Amino acid sequence: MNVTIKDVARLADVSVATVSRVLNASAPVREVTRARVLKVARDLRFTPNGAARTLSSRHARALGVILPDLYGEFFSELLRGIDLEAQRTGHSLLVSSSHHDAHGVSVAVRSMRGRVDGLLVMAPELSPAALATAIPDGMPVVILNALPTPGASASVMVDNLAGTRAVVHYLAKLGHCEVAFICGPRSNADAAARLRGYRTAMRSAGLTVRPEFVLAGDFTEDSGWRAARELMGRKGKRPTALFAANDAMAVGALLALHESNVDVPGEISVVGFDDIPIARYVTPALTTVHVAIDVLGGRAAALLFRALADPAGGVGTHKEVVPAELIVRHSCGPPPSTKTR
Amino acid sequence: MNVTIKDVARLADVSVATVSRVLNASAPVREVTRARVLKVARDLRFTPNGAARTLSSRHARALGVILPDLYGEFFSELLRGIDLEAQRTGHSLLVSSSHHDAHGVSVAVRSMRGRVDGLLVMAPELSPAALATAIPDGMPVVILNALPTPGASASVMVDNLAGTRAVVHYLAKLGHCEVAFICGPRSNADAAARLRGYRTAMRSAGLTVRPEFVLAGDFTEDSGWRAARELMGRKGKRPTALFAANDAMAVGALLALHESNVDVPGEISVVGFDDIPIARYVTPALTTVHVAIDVLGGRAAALLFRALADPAGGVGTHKEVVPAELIVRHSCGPPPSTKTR
DNA sequence: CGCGAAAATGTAAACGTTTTCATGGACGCG
DNA sequence: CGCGTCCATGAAAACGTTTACATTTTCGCG
Repeated sequence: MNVTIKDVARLADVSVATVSRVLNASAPVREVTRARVLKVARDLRFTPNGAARTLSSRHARALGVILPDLYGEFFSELLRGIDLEAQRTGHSLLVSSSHHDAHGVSVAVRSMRGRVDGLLVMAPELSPAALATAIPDGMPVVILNALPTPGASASVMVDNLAGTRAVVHYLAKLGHCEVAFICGPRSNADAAARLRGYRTAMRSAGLTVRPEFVLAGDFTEDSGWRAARELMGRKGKRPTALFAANDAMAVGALLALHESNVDVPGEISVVGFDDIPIARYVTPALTTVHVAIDVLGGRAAALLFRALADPAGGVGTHKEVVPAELIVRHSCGPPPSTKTR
Repeated sequence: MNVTIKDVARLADVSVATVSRVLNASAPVREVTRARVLKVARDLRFTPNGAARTLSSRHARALGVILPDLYGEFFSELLRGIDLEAQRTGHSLLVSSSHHDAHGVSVAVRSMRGRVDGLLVMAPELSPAALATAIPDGMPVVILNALPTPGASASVMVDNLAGTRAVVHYLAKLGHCEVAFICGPRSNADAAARLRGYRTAMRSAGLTVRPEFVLAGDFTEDSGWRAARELMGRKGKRPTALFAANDAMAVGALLALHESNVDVPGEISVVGFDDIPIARYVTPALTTVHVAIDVLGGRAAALLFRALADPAGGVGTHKEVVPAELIVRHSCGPPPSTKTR
């Protein structure tokens, strides 16, 4: 059996209460006693049992993080941002991923009850209603990148509209009229918002959205590659610019274009979304929309801490939007002039 | 207050023991009782308290993961592999990162006591001795990518030697004599092994390693960029190939070379190590050493489960090596012939 | 119909902390 | 010197489960 607080108490010749007080500095203890307890604890290499502590004190100093996936730089950045913020206040992270459906999320959430103080949930494929049924009653929850959800204490999302608008207007200003778009997964909230933003911005820029220029994708490099590949294989008219709903797909598209000997940005301009670390290292460096993904995670964690500190504070869910800003690199240029062909 | 097992017991008119048995299927219960309990539990939206469960049953169904960092695709892949394996057996992950020194690791480990069943520790910058003092007595621990550590039940590491050897021999076969190397962080075990592997392989290929061709780096894209930049800025002799100790640095170097208008692989060949997902999407696609990082994580988790199932089984730490295999893409070619200059 | 075994259920003791409440002692003050 | 306060400490009750053990019920069989 492992060494417990009782062992420390016995050897230091005090009660367990005193040991607890010394270890948590929760009440004054005579200096001489304190020193004695500390010495015994160190000698015994005593480490308090987290479960017991949580059970008794009713807080876990841990945050639950529920993610749909863990693949790619987006999630690693997000997690990093959350972790950074959590660590500042001495919290750990209980991570659970690959939850795409309501049931999976529900199971994950249930497994965390009693182990975490609050929840950070990213479930872009779930409807607010479905999400609402999955989250437990008493626990503070912050929703990431999804529509405001009943029952959640806060939500934080990326300003997808502003980001897409910036991209389309930038392309329009360069002279592009035919801007193709690679969508994210159907049913993903971010993907939907970006598609909507694209359409709206196109219209407001006086450009027409051709249905054949709206391509399917699923946020993976491979789907971006396939979309670009298909576009290049077509007979008819080609777009002069290609806007991918995230960077991973833009990177895939870049590869496909390179393989097809299509010059970027000479023949076609490419834009992504997210600004993952690798974006600046592809050739040509990817023009994209910068989203501080780590900040997004950090803000979400901070909001959760606020909800934790002030239980039942601020009825109605607080909503926060993190900005999305165009970063111009080298993957865009003016459209090839028709004359010179 | 949240609903507890007692509430369920009272409403279903049974003892808490029966409720527990129904919920865990730990003992036979009459079907009619079972149904009644289940119904009440569902109606009340009862979720067992994890801390209490852990405390009482002495297992947490969770694994602790200690990482030095969370930046970049390496860690996200590793975590993904671990998570996948953990999920298969219904375990959660308690993640804690940014622990570079012994003290940090020690604190992280302590905070996990009583919350996890075992530990997965990656601390490539710590000496085995330092690591040994940080890990707790009774708990199974698997060490990732570090020298075998006393006290650990197992360790799994990448076959850095085989990987580096394959690269150097491949380059030698292409005709390269002047192969530069970008190191990883001093004090990182993987980095050290790769540097050693490079030196050994060079010698065994009959090539000489020039001190001025061994460049400092720290595994970040930026350090790779700087190293390549510096190399190109120099007066004297230039290497015909550049071997980076990881992909992130290789990617950075690629960018620097591109910016300096140095043709890859025409003028210089570039090789990386790790085969992170992005490696195939840079231009030119990066020739590198494939390490199934997710598999590495998965194997580590599997070893931990084995140690968990069979406590004190197999004295002496089990050691496993995951293979590293050369992947030829497009960033290498024969050295530029001196004549044509 | 009664007996005994087996199956179902209940009781209560862990599990290792924190925390409330009680207690004893030191000390300042009149 | 006596009284009240405050400080340090201890005893014991939570916290919400699981589980060992005890008890009751069921049921087959003679």
